[in-house]
Amino acid sequence: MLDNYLLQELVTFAQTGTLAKTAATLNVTQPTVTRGMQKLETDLGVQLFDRQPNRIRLTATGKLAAREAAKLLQANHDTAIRIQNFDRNQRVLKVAATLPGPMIVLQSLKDQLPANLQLAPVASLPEPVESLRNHAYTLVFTNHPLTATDITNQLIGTENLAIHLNKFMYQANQSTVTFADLAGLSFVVPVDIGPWRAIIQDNIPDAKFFYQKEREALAEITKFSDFPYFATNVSPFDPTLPLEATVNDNRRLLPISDAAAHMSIYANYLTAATSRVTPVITTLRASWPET
Amino acid sequence: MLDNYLLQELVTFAQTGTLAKTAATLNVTQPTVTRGMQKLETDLGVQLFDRQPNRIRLTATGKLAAREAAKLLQANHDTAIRIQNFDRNQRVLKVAATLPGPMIVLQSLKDQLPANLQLAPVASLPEPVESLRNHAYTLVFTNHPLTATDITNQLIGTENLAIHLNKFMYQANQSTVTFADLAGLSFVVPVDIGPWRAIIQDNIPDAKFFYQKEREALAEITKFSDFPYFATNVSPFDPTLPLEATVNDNRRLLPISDAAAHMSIYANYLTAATSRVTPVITTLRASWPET
DNA sequence: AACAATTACGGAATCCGTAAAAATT
DNA sequence: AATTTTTACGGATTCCGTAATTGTT
Repeated sequence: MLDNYLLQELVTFAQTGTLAKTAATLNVTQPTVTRGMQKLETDLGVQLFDRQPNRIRLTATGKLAAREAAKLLQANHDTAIRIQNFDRNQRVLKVAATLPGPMIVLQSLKDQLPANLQLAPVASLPEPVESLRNHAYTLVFTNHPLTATDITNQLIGTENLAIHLNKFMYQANQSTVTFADLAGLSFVVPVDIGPWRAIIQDNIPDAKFFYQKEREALAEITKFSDFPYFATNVSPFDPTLPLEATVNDNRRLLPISDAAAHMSIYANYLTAATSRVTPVITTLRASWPET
Repeated sequence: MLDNYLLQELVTFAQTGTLAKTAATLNVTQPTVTRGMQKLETDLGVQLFDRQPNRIRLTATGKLAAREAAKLLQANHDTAIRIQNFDRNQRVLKVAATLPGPMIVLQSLKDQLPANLQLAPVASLPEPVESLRNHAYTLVFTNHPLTATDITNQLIGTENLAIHLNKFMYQANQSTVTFADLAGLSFVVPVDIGPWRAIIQDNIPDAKFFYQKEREALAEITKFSDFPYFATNVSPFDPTLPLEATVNDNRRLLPISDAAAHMSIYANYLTAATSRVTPVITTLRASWPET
């Protein structure tokens, strides 16, 4: 077995180039590193270094060993994190999504859901499959089902894009609009909207988008300007109110009719976690606003 | 970092179920295992065991941890082997194949090839891609190119199947035969012929095959019987002799005309090893018998 | 002279085995 | 009574740091 602390020294040596710098980086003394690399060579039964009185370099085998060692250390670290995540998720059920819609609905249903539910604040999850396998999250919502043999998907419902337009704009004079109708306009948009970002950028010709990180600042901007802004059937969402009640300014809310403005929302989870996520999915589907 | 010897104890415990058997399996004493598992728990900051005075069991987290630990240990071991293989293959160039043909040709060219060349005796290599990545072999011959981004393929030539038939059989009365002509016959065949085995089994109707492990015993059987037996343009192969010179019995050698009786032979190697394998491939192609 | 690697020696930390205790089947 | 786990204590191994040596730039 290759000891981890020796692998760590080898990886650091490959980065720094000298035993002295390796020792300084790892907060040990040079003799420790000298002995360590000698031991690693005897453990492997392989020459990892070309030695000259004042210089030491990796052989071809040594360079390979350093790359492989880095992988092993990474795997070891990832495993520790994975075990700790799994243990935590035995007690709390962490939920994330690649787009904000499902999280907003869940937030509004908080009191109907298990108390150990934890909603991730981030909307755009970079590696949804890995975050399930690492047990970083137990339940992940996406707009496309995650395809893997160890993952189960369930369709939750659809999210439909709409636009708040100043009621005196000529485009507002209809019951629905298309992306083409919005050509050339400028919009204020939250940054973390996941795949919606690409959709509006790719489908609205010659548009300008002002991305705003703070949701409150965005509300301010829309309140004191005439910029159009987007909404969906779930955002903002309060199941006790009709959708129009959220329109409190001099804008009209118009659904967007293009096919690209409608998204299917899927729940994804490790098949092994089925029994734990089912109640959450059931209540979410029961309250999903199909408008 | 998770120490390997603790992971080993955890894996063994998951297999044996008690600390006592774990200790016996690993040739240590029980207190060692007790302390080890306690240390692993504190290192991870996670409860791996449910403890009762006389019984100790894995928690759900513990079971996961044991599975993950087994993977880490396997990866560690594989890495050590890989490094040792790489180091060895800096000096010798090991060659293997999934079928015997190319190895036979290489054997006959031995004196024209680098002295550090080592030919594997086995004809059917179970995991050719992995054996390249593990540096178990530097050069692998197959009848289909191995497709991977880190692997390069080169077409060497074709291997064509033929059959030695008793000259008084009615099928021998033609210049070539088809698989259908051989229907119902019985054949003596070496066991390690790789993909040829499936080809003759799938293409010759109602045939019987007697598989023989020892090549010498097979030669004896064919010598003192009238069983038909297979050959190819490379097997047996001596570049200084015409193919007919190998026919020393009362049989005729007939090529098989079916498309399935012709195989393309490919050389596969890690792209990083190109310069090392090129001379071997060059000489092999130069002497490949295109009959 | 300064730097890099190695060796020698003593101390510190860790790990292990023996012995004993506690509790269950 | 036999097993299993845990704790306590002492020994042994391993690992590390300081100091000194060698050789190069």
